[in-house]
Amino acid sequence: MQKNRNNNSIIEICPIRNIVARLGTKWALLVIVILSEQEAIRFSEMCKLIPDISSKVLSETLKTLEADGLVTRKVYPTVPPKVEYSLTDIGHSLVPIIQELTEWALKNMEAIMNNREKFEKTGKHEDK
Amino acid sequence: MQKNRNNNSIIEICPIRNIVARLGTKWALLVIVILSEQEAIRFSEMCKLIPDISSKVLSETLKTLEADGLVTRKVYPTVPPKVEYSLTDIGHSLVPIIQELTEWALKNMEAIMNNREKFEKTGKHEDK
DNA sequence: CTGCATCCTTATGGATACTG
DNA sequence: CAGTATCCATAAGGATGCAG
Repeated sequence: MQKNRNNNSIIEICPIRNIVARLGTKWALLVIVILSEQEAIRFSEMCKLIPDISSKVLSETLKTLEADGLVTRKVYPTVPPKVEYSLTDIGHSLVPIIQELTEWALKNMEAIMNNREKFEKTGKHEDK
Repeated sequence: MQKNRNNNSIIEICPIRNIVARLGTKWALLVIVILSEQEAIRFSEMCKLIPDISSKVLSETLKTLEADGLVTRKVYPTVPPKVEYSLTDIGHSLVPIIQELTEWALKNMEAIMNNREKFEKTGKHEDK
């Protein structure tokens, strides 16, 4: 955290940074995309769809998205418990932008990868 | 980094994640936006425009963007040295998407902030 | 089934000082 | 001027176990 520069910092008043900081976490966008593809999905289903994620990290991701109001969490007080997640309207409104970003990524990925390789080869970037 | 799961992981084959991982760093998008607003800009100018960033982090950010081919670095072999940074075509092509993301953020920021506050207060999700 | 409690490793960012 | 070199603090992510 910054110390006592709570108003002048360009980054603090920058809304985009605030948003991207959340969406830039490792799994957030993927979770949103998965949620956008179905009405609702259970926690365990999501775990299966993303094999590499631990339940701890998944629940953290979902909780953050829920806190931001992008995701809804619905609990069915059954035994065993059943919890369904779905996108809110705000969450849905983000999907097209993610799609554009995905298209951009797909379109430019090859060039980017080539560039990275070339860049690293020239020794400009350190490798340890 | 992952260990030896270089093919099965959904996240590894996900191009979007790869991209967002870079753009999601603290200053990357801001740097791109600043670069998009001028033809070229010197390192020291950039430092002044982002008072909170250290030169180390700025140069790291720029180096990563350069490695990806989003930013060009042009060195003038003068004394003292002069280095100018500017966006490449690929870099420019990303700007509209960033703008959309910014608009989305501005539009939904209030709702998001309200939700966060409410969420933190209740400790859990809100009551309807 | 859901997901928190722990503990741990690593990546990111920052402060400061110092060169070509 | 344009960075690097260190050293350090913190946060993100992951592994495992257990509880409601």
